[in-house]
Formats: sequence, C-alpha cells, structure tokens
Amino acid sequence: MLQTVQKAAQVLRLFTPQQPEWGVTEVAAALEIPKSGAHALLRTLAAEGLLQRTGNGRYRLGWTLFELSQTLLDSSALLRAARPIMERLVAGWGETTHLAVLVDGQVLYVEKLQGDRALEIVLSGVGKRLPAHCSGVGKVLLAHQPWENVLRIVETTGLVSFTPNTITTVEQLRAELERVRQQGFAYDQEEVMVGLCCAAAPIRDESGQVIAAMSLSVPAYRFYPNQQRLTTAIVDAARRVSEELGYYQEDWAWGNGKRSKSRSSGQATSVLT
Amino acid sequence: MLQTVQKAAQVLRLFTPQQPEWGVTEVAAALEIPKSGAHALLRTLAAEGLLQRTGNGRYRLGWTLFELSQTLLDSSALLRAARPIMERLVAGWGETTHLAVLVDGQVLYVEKLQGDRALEIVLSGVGKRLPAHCSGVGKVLLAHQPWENVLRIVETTGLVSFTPNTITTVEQLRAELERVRQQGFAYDQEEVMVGLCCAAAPIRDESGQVIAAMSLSVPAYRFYPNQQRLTTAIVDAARRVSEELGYYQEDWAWGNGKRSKSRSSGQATSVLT
DNA sequence: CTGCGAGTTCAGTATAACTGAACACAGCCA
DNA sequence: TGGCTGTGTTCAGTTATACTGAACTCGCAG
Repeated sequence: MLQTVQKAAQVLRLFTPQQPEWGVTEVAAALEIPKSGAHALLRTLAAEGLLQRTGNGRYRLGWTLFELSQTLLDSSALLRAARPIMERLVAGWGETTHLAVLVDGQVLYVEKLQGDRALEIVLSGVGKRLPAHCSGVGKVLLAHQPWENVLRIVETTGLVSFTPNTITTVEQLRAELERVRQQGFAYDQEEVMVGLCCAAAPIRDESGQVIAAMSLSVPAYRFYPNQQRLTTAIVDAARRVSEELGYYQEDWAWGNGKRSKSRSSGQATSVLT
Repeated sequence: MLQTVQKAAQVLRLFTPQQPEWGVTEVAAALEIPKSGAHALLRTLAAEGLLQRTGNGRYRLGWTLFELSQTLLDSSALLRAARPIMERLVAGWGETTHLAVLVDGQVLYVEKLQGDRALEIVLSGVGKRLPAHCSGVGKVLLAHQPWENVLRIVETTGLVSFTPNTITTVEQLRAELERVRQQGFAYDQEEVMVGLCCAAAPIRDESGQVIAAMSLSVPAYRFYPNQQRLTTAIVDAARRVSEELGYYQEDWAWGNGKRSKSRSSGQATSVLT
C-alpha cells in the first residue's frame, strides 16, 4: 500500500484555507516524521507541481492541482448534468440547492446555488466538507454505502452533535439510513442548524451506483407546510440528473435493485454488437 | 527525490480530458513499469481519494483534487485580485482577457473572460495548457525566468511552430525575452494563430516575483491601430493587480530591482515592533 | 467450453526511503 | 554588531520499503 504515496497525500491534505502555507518543520511535526523526511516529500511534490515554493522556503498548493481539478470537472458528467436542473430548481423555489459527493466518509460540496428567497448557509460551500450523519445529502450518501463502511466512518469521526436534533447514536443512524434507503430520499430537520431543514435525494450513474446527492434547503417555517411538494421536487430533479447520466430506474416506488437498460448513448454492451 | 511520489504524480498527470479513465495495464504501459507496480500506485491513490475506482476496475480522478483546487483558489489572492480588473478590461474593450501561470515550462490558463466584441479563441481555456514560446503571456512568464530554465524548457519541449510568425530559434527567443523583460510587456503578433494578436504584462506578488501574466487578445486588424492604447491598458491593469497583491514598484520605467514598501495591509515587519 | 485479456495477489529480493546529526542561513534580541 | 534561536537543507549508513515476475481469478468472446 505504498506508504510513501500515502504520506505525500497526507501532506497535500494538510493545506487548508485556514492554513494554506506550511514549512518543513510544521509538516514534520504534523505527520510526526523527521524533518529530512518532510523535506523530501515537500521538495518532490513541489518538483511535480503539486506544491509550489514561496520565496522564503515555505510551500503552498500548486497550480497542477487546479489543472487536474479542471480535467476532473471536464470529464465528469455529473456537474454538467446537474447544473441546469439545479438552476431550474432554484428559479422555481428561490431556495438553496446543494450537490455533494462522499469523500473519505464526509460530505464534500461540489456545487451550491442560492435562490433569492434563500437564507445564507454559511456552513456549506463549494469545496468544503461536513460530517455526513447530520445533513440531508450526507444521510442519502451514507444510506447507499455498505453498513460496515458506515460503521468505520462513525468509529473514526464520531457522531458530532450540532443541534438537539442531530443524530448521536449508532442505532438511530442505522434506523434512519434504512428508512432513507427504502423511501429514496432524506430529510434534514434542523439537524445541522436550528431553523434549517432540507430534503435530499440520490443521484445514480449508468451502473445504478449512487455517486452524489442533491438537496433543497429551506427555512424550517417554510419547510413543514411544503414538505410534500419539496420532496417530490428534489426526488424528481435528482432522478432527471440520474437519467442524464444514463440511469433508468426499473419501476419507481419498488425496485431499487438492478438497472434494466440505459437510455443514454455510448452503451451497447451486452446482447448484440 | 522520492521516486515513488514522482511516479504517483506521473500517474495523476496521465488523466486528461482526452483520456479521463485509465486501467492498470494502460498505466503500466505508459510508465513502463510492471503491472503490479501500477496496480499498487492506483490502489494507493484511490484509497487517498486522489483517484476513484469505477465499477469495472478502471480509475478516474478523485474529488479530493477538486477540494484541493478549491483550497488553492481560496487561499490564492491572485484570482480574487485579478478577476474584477479583468472584468473592467473586458467591459471597456469588449475583447478577451487571459490570466495564466507558468507550470512545468508551459502556460496554464487560470482565467479567461470573453468580451462581446471578441472572437472565439478555441485554443486557450481555463485549465488548459499551451507552449510558452508563442503566446503573449508565455513570453512574459519566460522572460522573468532564469535563462537556464528557459533553455531546459526549450530543449525538452522544442519550439513548435503554429504560424509563420512563431518564434522557432533559440536566438530569436533570447532576444525577444530580453526585450520583453526590459520593456515590461510582450506582444503576440499572430504567433499562435493567424489573425490573432495580443498584448501581455506581468503580475508580481509582494516579493516582486512574477507569478502570473495577463493579456488582452485582439483580432489583428483591430490590434495595430490601437497598439499603443492596448499596451498601456494591459500594463496598467497588470500593475493594479500586482499592487492588490502587495507589490509596489519603485520607480516605473527604470528600476525592476528591489521593492520599496508595500501599500497593502499585513506588512509591518522591519522597523518597529 | 476454452482462450484471451483484464485486474489482483503474493513471496523474495534489490533498492529506495528513513534516520539523525551536521550544515547554512535568516531574523531577532541583546 | 554579534551571537542565538529558529528556519530550511544536506548527507552517509542502515532499515524497511517498494519493485519484480509469475501465478491466480474473473469476464467476455469465439
């Protein structure tokens, strides 16, 4: 499992908006390795363009990461498919939509569109992470993971409490994820922030795998009166994105099993050819 | 120089918009290493989130790269400082502006704004690379590199010819870069595409280092009549961005030496305290 | 059913990476 | 100005790492 590469990745993950610049000694202390080792890692990463040296011998993230990210976005159909549908959602409701993926057991926000009627959600943001057990998108994404994965995640990150409504026990989480998987959507009822609710639904790729989740965030006082309409709206929007990605659900409201056949192009594997 | 990390970075750089998905065998062939080695690299990178496995055992870029890129953009003052000034430039001229950095001896486009009067420049694009010897931004960036670096770059990538005007000999390049450095801006006179010209100027950070270049691209028939005004416009815009980054040039038109003092905040190092 | 090609695993060996101390350099305080 | 503490950087020896190449499994096609 190439420990050297693991360490290099650890180094990259040290760089955050809070501390975007690191020196050799700091990295050595953070990873608990000798200075010379940290030095070698930083030098190599800088030589490869993944980091860049500042004048004073410290390091920042390198532009190659920007390039790779653009390549990712360019080659990923997800954002291209989701953005117009999110825009329509925002235009119709005036609220905030999120698009998120699961990375390393946490929710990574990939896109966020704010409506004119929306309240500012400062916690979420494009490129930011949040724990998965509390948000709507997080619960959707966890619900479609093997339970053992969920357990591992919970054991490492714990079930941090944000509000009185946050899920804090494994048993609660298990039951909630079970329900989310079966009904095909999730609610966040003031679990991450008092006064904020959301409805979220899964997005599947052509193989039927859940690769992302979409949500519509709404102030609590506007959520409960419109819960039903909100639910169908987000479920429908997520389904449309999934279809754009080549997924076609077998029979809605029952089967969450195998796919039948894609309506998208570039898919002619099995029978004839 | 941690060869394992170098190989890992090589693997990442294999992923392009043209081929965003790689299998073990393909990677092994591309890097000329045994399959098991490629397998270990891919597995490790995927475990770290820098890659993701598709269902069929192939690999794509991972969302962690998106996260890192967002952190880079968030912590880099460059784009934040440049964007409004580029917008004003576009609003005033109706042409296309580019913002680019030098990565690995090539020009990496970081931002691109198109005006309403502009012609579509298909070659450039955010996240795309081009050789440095032909474009305006490229010549600006090379001009402020040590000549030995430039030589190394030229020896590896060569001086590819795009149009009859493209610089193709080292001597031409040397003279041009010398002029660009002294006059503080560069022209591209149909060197990358027939009918397309541009003027470009360097952007410096608070230490005086050239970290990026900005350009204004114009059809040839509109370039020559307005060359003087274009030049002052782009030089002025780049200077404003540099000042935003904390650079204050000593005395314009002569000294390119040390800085005197920043007018930006967060800088009170030397005398008192 | 068989063969080819994909991805994956494993044990032994060669070599790459880690260690820790010494070096160079800058800024800061006396 | 002169040490002093804190950087980043270098190096040689040793350990433990990563590479090798063949064997294995699985899916698809003939």
